[in-house]
Amino acid sequence: MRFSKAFIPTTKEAPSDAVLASHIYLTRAGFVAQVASGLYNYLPLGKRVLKKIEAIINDEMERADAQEVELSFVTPAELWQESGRIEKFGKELLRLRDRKENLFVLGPTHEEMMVNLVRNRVTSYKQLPLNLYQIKTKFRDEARPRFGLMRAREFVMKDGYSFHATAEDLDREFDAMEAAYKRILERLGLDFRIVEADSGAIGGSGSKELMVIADSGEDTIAVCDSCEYGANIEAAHRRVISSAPSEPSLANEKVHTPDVRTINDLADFFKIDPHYTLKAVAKRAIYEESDEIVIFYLRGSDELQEVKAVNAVAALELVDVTEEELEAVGLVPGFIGPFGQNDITSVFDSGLKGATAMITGANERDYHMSGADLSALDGVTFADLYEVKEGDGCPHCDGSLTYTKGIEVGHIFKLGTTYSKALKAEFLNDQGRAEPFEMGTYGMGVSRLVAAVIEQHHDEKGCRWTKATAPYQVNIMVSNIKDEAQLELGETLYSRLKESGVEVIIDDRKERFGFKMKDAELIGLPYTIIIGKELKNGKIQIFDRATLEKSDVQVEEAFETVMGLLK
RNA sequence: CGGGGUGUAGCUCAGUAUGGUUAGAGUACCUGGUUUGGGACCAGGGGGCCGAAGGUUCGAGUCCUUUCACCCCGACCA
Repeated sequence: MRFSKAFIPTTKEAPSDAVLASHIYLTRAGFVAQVASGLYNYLPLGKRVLKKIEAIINDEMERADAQEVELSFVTPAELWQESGRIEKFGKELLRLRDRKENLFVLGPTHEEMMVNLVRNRVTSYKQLPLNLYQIKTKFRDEARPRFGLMRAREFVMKDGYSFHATAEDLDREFDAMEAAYKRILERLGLDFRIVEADSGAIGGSGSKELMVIADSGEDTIAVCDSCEYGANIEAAHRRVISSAPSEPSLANEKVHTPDVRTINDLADFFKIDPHYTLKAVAKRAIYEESDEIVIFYLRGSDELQEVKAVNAVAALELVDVTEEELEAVGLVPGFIGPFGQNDITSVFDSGLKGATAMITGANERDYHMSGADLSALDGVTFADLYEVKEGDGCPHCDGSLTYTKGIEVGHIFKLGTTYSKALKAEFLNDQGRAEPFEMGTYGMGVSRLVAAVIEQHHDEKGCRWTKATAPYQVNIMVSNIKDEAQLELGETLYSRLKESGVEVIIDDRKERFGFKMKDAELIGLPYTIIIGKELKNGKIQIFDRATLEKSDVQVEEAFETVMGLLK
C-alpha cells in the first residue's frame, strides 16, 4: 500500500472524551472512528488488525478441531424465551420487530442459536464431541459503554460452544480450549494470566477468565507471587489462616458497650484483634418474584465480597438497606448478632466454622456478647463470603496474593446441561437413552483484543504494534519524494519486499520529514526504513518503533537486514 | 437507571454572566510560491441552520420551555 493512496486519517488532537491510551491512539492514528455511543467504524488499518487477530484464532481453532460457522445476527425472540434469558438479559437485548411484527433480538451471544442449530441434527453419541465457533459482531445495549473499543455496544467476539456425551469428555475439551486460548494470547504477544472466575448469572462451573494485565483493566484479580494461581477477586480464595492472632480469653457474657458500633470501636473496646469480632452485613436480596433481608456474617477483619454473597443466596442482586428497614424487621443496627435471632436469613462465612472467643452483637442496643462460641448455633449456613486481601496466603502454595488489574479478553466455562435441558437438545447414548448434551462455552473478545494490545503496547508517541498484530510490518519512509534517488530506492525496496510477501507500506506523500515521522510513530508499525539525507553516504536507517532506535544500514544490505528482522 | 457536564467550522475550542455590525481562533483543507531530518514559512481562498423544536423580543449563539445526542462518576455488565 501507498500512503499517498491510503485512507489513514491521522490527527494531532485526540477526541476530548478519550481517556484510555487505546482509545486515544486508535482514534488519532486512524484505526477506528466513533459513530455513536459504543459504536465504531473500523478504518482500513483497524480492519487489518482485526483480521490479523481473527486469523490467529482461526488457526488455533483449526488445530483444535473446532469448526467455524456463522449464525445469523438477528435472532428470533422465541429462542430467548425458551431459555428464559430474555428476562435475565433485560434491556441489554436490543429488540426489534420485522414488518410482520415478529419479535427479534440482536445477538449478544449465541448459546441459544448454537443449541438450536445442533439439536435434532446431532442425535447420537457417535456424532460427539462437536466444537463449533464463529467470529461475529455482537450487540449488547450496555447501560454505559465506555473506554472506546474496550466496552462498546457493538463488538466482535469469537464465541465457541462444544457438545459432549459425558462430563469427562467436556473436561477434556475444556482443557484443550484453555490451551488453545493460551497459545492465541502468546502468539499475539500479550502478557496475560488465566484466572479462576465467577460464572455469573448464566451458571456453570470451571469458569476461567483470560486477563490481559493492564493498569487500565476493569477487573481486579488476585495473583500469587510464587505460583500460577490467579483469580478474579469475585472468586478468589486464600489459604486458611494458620497464624491467627492469639485467642483472647473473655467470659461468655453480655457486656454493656455504649455506642460501640463499628468493628474498630469494638476491637478497641475489648482490646482484641478484629479477627475475633463478628461483622454482620445486612443486604436486601432481590429474587425474580420476591425479596428479603439477609445477614452475612464475617470476621471483623474481613470484607464482604458481594458476588460471592449473591451466589450464596442465589439472588439476582443485593441492594443496601437503611437502618429504618432493619429496625422494621426487629434488628438493632450496630448490634446485630446471631444469638437469639433466627427470624432473618443468615449466611456465615466459611472461615467462621467452629469459631470461638468471638464478640458478637447482642441484638440489643448498646450490648455485645463476648466469648461467644459459634459452634453453639444450630442449622447454620456456611458459604465463602470473604474478599481476599493483598498479602493473604495463596491457597495452592506458600506464596502470598497481590492485586493487579486485568482486561477480560476471554472467558471459558462449563455450561453442563443448562442450555441443552432448557432447549431440549438431546442425543441417544450407547444405551439408547435420551440425554441432554454436556456443553462448554468459550468466548474471546476480538475487538477488545485490539484495544488490549495497545493498552499493553504504547508509549507517549502512539501505538507499538506487536509483529503478530501490526497492520503492516514495514513502513518505507521516503524523506523527500522530490529527490529522485530517494524515491527510486524506496520504490525498489517496496517492490522487493512485496514480492517477498512482506506486508509493507511506502510513505510517498509530499510531506516533510518530521510530519511523516510523527505519523510513523503514531501508527506504530514495527519497522520504518528511513530513506533520507544519509542516502548520499550510501546509507539508510531502520527505525525500530519499540525501542525508538535508528540504526544505519548500508543501502546494499537494506533488504536483507529487514528480512532478517522480520523472522 | 440515579447524579453531574458538554453540544458553535472536518478536529480542538473561544464567544453565552450583561441579547445589538457580516460569529471567531488554532489546526485541517484548496491555490500559488519558498522550503525539505522532527507535525515548516509567506500570500490568497473555501468552509457554520451556533444539536433540534417552540417561545420572549424591534432584534437570540446568548434569555425561557421542551427535547435529542454525546461524555464523566456510580449502579449494571453471559
